[in-house]
Amino acid sequence: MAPKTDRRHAQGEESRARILDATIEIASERGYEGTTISLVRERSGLPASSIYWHFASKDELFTAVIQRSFDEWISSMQRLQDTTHGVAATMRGQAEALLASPEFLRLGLMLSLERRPKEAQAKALFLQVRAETLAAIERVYTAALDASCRPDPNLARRLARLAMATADGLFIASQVDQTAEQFIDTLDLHLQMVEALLA
Amino acid sequence: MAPKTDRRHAQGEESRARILDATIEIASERGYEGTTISLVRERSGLPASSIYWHFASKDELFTAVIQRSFDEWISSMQRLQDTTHGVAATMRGQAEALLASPEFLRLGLMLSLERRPKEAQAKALFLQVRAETLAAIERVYTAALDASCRPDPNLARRLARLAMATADGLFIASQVDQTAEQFIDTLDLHLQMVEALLA
DNA sequence: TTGATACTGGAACGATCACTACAGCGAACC
DNA sequence: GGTTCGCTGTAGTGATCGTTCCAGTATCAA
Repeated sequence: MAPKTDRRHAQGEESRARILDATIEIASERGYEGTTISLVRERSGLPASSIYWHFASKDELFTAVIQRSFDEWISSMQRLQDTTHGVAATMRGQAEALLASPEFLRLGLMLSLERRPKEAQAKALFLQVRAETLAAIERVYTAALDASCRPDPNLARRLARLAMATADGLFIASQVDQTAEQFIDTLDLHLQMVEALLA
Repeated sequence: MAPKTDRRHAQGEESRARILDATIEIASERGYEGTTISLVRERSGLPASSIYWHFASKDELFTAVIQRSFDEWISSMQRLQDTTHGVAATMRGQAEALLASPEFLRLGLMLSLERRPKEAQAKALFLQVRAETLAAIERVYTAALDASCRPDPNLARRLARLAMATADGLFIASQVDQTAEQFIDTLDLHLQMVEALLA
């Protein structure tokens, strides 16, 4: 770690952050190909040479963007898991966090839908955070099913898949309609149905 | 309508179809910006001038692609609605149709997630087919709720939103994992929960 | 046969793409 | 005070983008 008293390093870190901020904003609006270095240069206010000083290529820039969001997401998920609320409250909390800064999931879903041979790193990184999220949801349901009866050994996994798919779909709808309200309302309907199933 | 005996027109129609086929294939893999005229030229085997003879611009080409898939989707939806099966069977049939030719939803969801000011026509067309689909699902649920009790006047709409979001999310998961199996299996879990709610 | 119509082929157009070479600058170290 | 280091600013590179131009070819009506 560079010393924080060094103004050169501090300046560099701030520039790096500004480039990443600009990139994820543009990328969540326009996708991989639609994100040009020229646009990043405009929005970050830094010249192309600075972008290429911090990141070797456009691919590496995208990977760094996903990596940063990845770290933030993981820590926010751990924060929510530490405080043991109910299943529904946890899900609702995650949903609100998603809507508060939607750029990550937005970009991630776009990368997921694309099938281009390139940008394998960034996409793989996003798919990893998805896999970990799915496992975490499954653990929550496994614990909840232990408390009640447990008829189907695969039920927790199936419920986790359903929950993630529902969240993804509702997220897309919320981004299209620009309303967070229906996301929460419809998610509640899903959670209500899950509770009915568990009982 | 041009006479079908005219070989010139027949040739033109076939070229047009080949261009549209190539475009939706590439677009569902790479998105709007990732779809280049050069790629369409390669995959369709027709020169750029032919593409521009049939379509005035790239935007118009995309609009035509969505329009054609739109028409196919609408007719397939009407076909499924004419034969009055149960709700679950209808949903399952739609899901299988979706997986059989996933390019349309794939491209549509990508356009939905993008927020670029351009390509407004193509995106608007896709959002229209989504709105009509949502309305159709709502009608199905309204009819089903009439048969049983009806506690909440908005329940049919909420159920329709949940169903479409679930289908979207499961579709994305199926495209990522390359498995149609889990799509159907998890959709069944959703349908089972809906049936439990209605009873 | 003639002339119009419906395309196709190839060679460009200017603009923009990702990316780079390199000089210049202020701060930090000796 | 001179040198090094971290980063910025300018001005490009060749490649590829969407698009156009126009001559050429095949098929039609007359």
